[in-house]
Amino acid sequence: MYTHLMSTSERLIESTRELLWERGYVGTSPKAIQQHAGAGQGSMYHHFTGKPDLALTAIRRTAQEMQATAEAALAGDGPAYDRVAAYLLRERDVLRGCPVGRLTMDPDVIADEELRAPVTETLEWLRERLAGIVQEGLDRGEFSGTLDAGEVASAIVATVQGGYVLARATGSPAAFDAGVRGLLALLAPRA
Amino acid sequence: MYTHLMSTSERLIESTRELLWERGYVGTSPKAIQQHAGAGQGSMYHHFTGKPDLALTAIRRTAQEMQATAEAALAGDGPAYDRVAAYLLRERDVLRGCPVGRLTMDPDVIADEELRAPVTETLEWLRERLAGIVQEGLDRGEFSGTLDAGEVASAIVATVQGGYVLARATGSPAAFDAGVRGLLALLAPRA
DNA sequence: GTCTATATAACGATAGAC
DNA sequence: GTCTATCGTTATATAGAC
Repeated sequence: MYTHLMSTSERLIESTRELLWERGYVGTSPKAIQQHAGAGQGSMYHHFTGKPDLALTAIRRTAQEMQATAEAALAGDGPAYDRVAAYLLRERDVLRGCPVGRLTMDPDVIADEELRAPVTETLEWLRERLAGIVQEGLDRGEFSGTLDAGEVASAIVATVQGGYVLARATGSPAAFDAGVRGLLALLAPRA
Repeated sequence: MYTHLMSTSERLIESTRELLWERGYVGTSPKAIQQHAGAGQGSMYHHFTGKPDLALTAIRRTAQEMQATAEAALAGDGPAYDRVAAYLLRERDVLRGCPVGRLTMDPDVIADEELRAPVTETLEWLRERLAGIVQEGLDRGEFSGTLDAGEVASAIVATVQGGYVLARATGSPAAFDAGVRGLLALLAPRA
């Protein structure tokens, strides 16, 4: 699946990231990872102590990447609504779901404190980042009504995570888009 | 796990429902189901052709139950906001997640048209049910601004589904509640 | 670092006795 | 209807040669 421009270790990590995204932790076997990476058993157990170790490395990298992607959309100094909209409307591989959020449905990930930590931290970071932006908007009087920045931020993150669920349920990204448009309409300053 | 007030077949179905909720389709083995139900291999394969057959029965029942639970909260003829709020604020086993929504992250469920159908239908039914209620509210002038009922309904369902993700990520129902309150605040008619 | 061989258990199912 | 036996495959490694 990967060219040999990547080291074996690197190919194992990237393969694990893809398989975790597609099939989750429980559904991803060491054998599948090795085949995807074009590596033998020996290689995998040389570079990593086992499946949990490799998964942890993969999950941490995916969490970092998600944070960076979100930050890229959220950065800037425009109106809060615009920054939130930029985040919500950014291009996504909707039908694949969120590579971090999907791990919350994986019992073995949730049960393992180490595997779960990057998931918790990433979603918490996102929620707080959005809360800060919404609070800025509130301070500037950009929104109507009395809103709690943390609660609105939670609703934003939840809409995205739930949008993936709806999209995968219907087999179409349209459901994700509809949810996002609904939330943005509610968030928009109204007459 | 179950008393013998239930038939073996019934115990197998209920056990499957619980395990699917907790561990998903990929993470639920026939053996685990049999042990949970206090039934032997023979019994399971006598009553069902295999894991997919049993899972289909379990998923259909769970989908029906979810629909009934949602309908109970949505029924009535009060203001649309109140009915939506009743649905959003109803008691939930938040940390367990949604027994239907979680199946969208199960690759084997999504890949199988039969297993996936109840999931699709339930979430679509819910979205449409909510859209009808929101539309009623719009028709009666209960909401401010120009809103699309279907989009708002999508945002509502997404907030719930995503709320479960946030709750499981943080290990606390608080994140779910925050998202719900955020959405309700946005939905509330404002000055 | 990578390979092959080997090991224990679980997975998902079938066969046939009772 | 339920039980035990058996089956071929996969999961998750470990051992040791190269």
